[in-house]
Amino acid sequence: MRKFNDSIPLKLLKARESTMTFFRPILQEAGLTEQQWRVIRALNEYEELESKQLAELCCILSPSLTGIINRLEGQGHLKRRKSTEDQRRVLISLTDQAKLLFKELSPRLEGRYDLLTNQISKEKLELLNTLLSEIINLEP
Amino acid sequence: MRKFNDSIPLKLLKARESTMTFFRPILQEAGLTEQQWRVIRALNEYEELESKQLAELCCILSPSLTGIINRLEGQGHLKRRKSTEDQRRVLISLTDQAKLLFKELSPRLEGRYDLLTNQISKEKLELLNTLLSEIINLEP
DNA sequence: ATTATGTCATTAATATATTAAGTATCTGGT
DNA sequence: ACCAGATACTTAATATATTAATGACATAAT
Repeated sequence: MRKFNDSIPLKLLKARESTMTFFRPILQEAGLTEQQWRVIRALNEYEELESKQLAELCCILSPSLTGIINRLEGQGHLKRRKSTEDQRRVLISLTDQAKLLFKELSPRLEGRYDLLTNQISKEKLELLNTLLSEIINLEP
Repeated sequence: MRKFNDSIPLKLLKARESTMTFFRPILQEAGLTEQQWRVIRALNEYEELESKQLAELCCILSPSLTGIINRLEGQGHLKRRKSTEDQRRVLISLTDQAKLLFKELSPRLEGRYDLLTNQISKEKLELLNTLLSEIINLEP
């Protein structure tokens, strides 16, 4: 029978953990969790997003995101406003403070990403990227 | 600059989430969390393990594992005993009840695994497996 | 034997994950 | 205008993740 360590979900978990060791120290030094950084990173690219879109992009479920947004808002990193057309929707964007933080951290993290890329080779990483995209599109 | 969605750690997370949709319903029906199943699955293969070994195999940090073990023990799925040589170590093994549960769930989960394998193809999955192994061995 | 140091498991504190339930708002059909 | 159903977000309850600190035991060197 298939062995414990041959499980793809487990290997995806371990691989992710392995890659995060490249970035975790920088985020930790900045006082940010992985999830908080994903949110900041997404908002930096999309300017303003609804909570639901943010959840989808960051792969964070809505209930978790509510807390993350609360804490980031409390730290002055982002601001909420209600959509004028649809009062149910919450629109979220970065403060200037968070944009500045992003500019500071981003190059250092990109440096680590380059290190990661070089250690496994650009070709293999692109191949991995392609395979992961296919996995992501699967449905039972 | 590299886009948000091109992040390998994020794609590994999304890919794992995608694969878990194949198995989650079965585990949920059985009243087990993903982590609890990882622990049961590892113990089924290795008979008896120290807490530390279990943590390493299942990719679960010790403090989390303590709680998981407590709950599984409370449900009668596993038993603890202290090592006689080294009183610090805790040895953990499955109860007969858990072994039975494993026998019931295992074939159904393997069926889902086959479905997953066929959807992406055996070749691609093996290639992915190889790439993930390389990632797992990386260190900054 | 004693001390210093290290290791293993657990506890503590906070953040996030997960499922279910709740609230407010919107939308379509009547 | 009204109402049933859908949607967006939040709250609640429990489980797990993460880092730091603790307590019990082990080991090596003095």
